[in-house]
Amino acid sequence: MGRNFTSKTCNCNLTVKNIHCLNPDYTLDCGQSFRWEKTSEGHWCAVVSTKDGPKYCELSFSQNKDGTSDITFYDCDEKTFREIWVPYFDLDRDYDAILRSYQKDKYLKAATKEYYGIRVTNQDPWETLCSFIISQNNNIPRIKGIIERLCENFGEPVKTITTKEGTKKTLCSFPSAEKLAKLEPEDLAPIRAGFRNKYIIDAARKTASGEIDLERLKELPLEEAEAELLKIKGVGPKVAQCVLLYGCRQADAFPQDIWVKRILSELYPQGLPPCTAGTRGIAQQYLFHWRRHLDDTEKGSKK
DNA sequence: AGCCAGGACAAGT
DNA sequence: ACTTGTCATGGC
Repeated sequence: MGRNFTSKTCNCNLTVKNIHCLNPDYTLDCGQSFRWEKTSEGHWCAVVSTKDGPKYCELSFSQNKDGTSDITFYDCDEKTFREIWVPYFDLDRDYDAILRSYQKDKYLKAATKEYYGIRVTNQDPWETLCSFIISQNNNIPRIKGIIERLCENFGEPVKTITTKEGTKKTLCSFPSAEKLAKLEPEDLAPIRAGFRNKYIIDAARKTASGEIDLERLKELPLEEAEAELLKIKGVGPKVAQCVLLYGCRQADAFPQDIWVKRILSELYPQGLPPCTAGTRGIAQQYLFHWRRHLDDTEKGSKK
């Protein structure tokens, strides 16, 4: 089957001005998605799984004095922005109002001040499920490597870019559950995911067969949706909550990884404050990023 | 060199 | 119902 690398005629860019509370540098590098990277020009880019299939996205941004951002989407029309990137970046949600309600809590106040502009993205549920299965007992740089090899080995080439390091690289689509469902765990050896290989295959099979309907999880109450995900081998509470938060638009899902557990025991022994009710996942994202970088600055100051 | 990582599972209390 | 050892791999 031939692949069409010659791309379209129209090459128009779309700049959207005065977007509230969206800083791509934070949002695309805060441990919720693993495929965004910077090009040689300093633009963020990725192949994103969308309702219309894999889509290459490239963007750059500038900050205004009032804290809003102007974001340029390259080779993007208004319809694509409205139908794909508005939901992906959750731009219909009033983040300023949510963050305002967090200000009565001193730690959330600090976290949202330092990292204003983090948004929780709405990603493809299958890619999210697979990605967070890979994330277990693993570190972020290696998670990214495994997912990249998964796409290179079993996805389709979409776009060739020049990386930050100046080398060419072809970005590939995320392989479908149907495709992976036909494989055996040993077939995943090239991606070097270790013991997670069998989990990935089980998730692919249960998803492809319809035994688990990921789309339906968007409509279910959190507990029921989690119970569905727990049927998959290698999916426990933490991974399930990540899938619900980042892949199923459940803003109140609350993944507790090692960092969030540290935050809870150190700062919130009684649990998250009431002002986070309904958006605990968003609060979690700020606290996670904040706490994870706390250690970095301490190391830096120790010199 | 050794500890740890956006955990889950199985076996043991 | 809680605790502990194990699981592949490699980043730092």
